[in-house]
Amino acid sequence: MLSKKTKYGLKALTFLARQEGKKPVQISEIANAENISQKFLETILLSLRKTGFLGSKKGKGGGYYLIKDATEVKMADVMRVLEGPIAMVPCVSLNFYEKCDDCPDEAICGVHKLMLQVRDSNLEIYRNTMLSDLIS
Amino acid sequence: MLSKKTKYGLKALTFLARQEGKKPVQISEIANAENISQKFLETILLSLRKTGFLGSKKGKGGGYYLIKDATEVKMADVMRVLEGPIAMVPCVSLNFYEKCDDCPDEAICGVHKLMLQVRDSNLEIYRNTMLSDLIS
DNA sequence: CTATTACCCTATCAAACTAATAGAGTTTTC
DNA sequence: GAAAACTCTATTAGTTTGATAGGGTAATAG
Repeated sequence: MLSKKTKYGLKALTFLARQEGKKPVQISEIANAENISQKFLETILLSLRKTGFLGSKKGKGGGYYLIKDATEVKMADVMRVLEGPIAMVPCVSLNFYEKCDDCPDEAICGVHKLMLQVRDSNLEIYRNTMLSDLIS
Repeated sequence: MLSKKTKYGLKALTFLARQEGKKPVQISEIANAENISQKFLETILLSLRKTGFLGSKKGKGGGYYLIKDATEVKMADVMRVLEGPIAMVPCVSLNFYEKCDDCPDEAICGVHKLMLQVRDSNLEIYRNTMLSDLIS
């Protein structure tokens, strides 16, 4: 299940990607437009800023804006920040690999085998989809 | 993240699929072999029996066994029982569709667009992978 | 320069879910 | 008829999620 955090984060990013210029957009404007709790959105945008996707400007006329062009924002990177590892199981994760403590041999494990396929296909989607692809 | 329930359920199914005949296997044997809490496994096997994947035999020499041949057990069906909907978001679910209460128009929603792709590719995997494919 | 705007941070909290455990009950077979 | 093994209900600790509250800090316009 996709977390609300990820859902809201993606919605905010697409909202910003749809903006004309690079003018900062206020949190409240995004929250209203996308029906998101403003306070919750704050923490999400903050994490997107800290991870280099967004910039922010304080004071009157401030807000958040995309740092890179939407065509250069890979969904794989966004998903890792918002949702965490793309793999459904740590033993098939590229960036967060961890051995299962119960499983004696990954080569034999059926779960491993299946989840490896799932990871590969999802990764391909997330790597080939840019933020710009999400706006109609 | 894959739940332990699903993980254990898949492991139990592959364990049963590896058996020679159709002889019932005791819960305790599966639990020991796969390092699973026996009581927890009980509830999982029970749900797999109720959904038609497993049969059980009581009394001495009893246990669980696969009802169908492993080549006929589609992972899509197994996953739906163990993990729930395959879609990461209800608005792209085939069997559990639900409209997002916040989203005014799915055709415009970027999340919808992305998750549709993910669902399609995952569904293809789960539909084309049989239980027999998971045993090496 | 100062008031306003808007970001930034910490803490808290209820609800839901997960994983595991306990214990008793029931059916079947030898 | 007793043992073996499945079946069921209830409980619980722990974690995560989503949301809220409230104040603090920085920057900008006028």
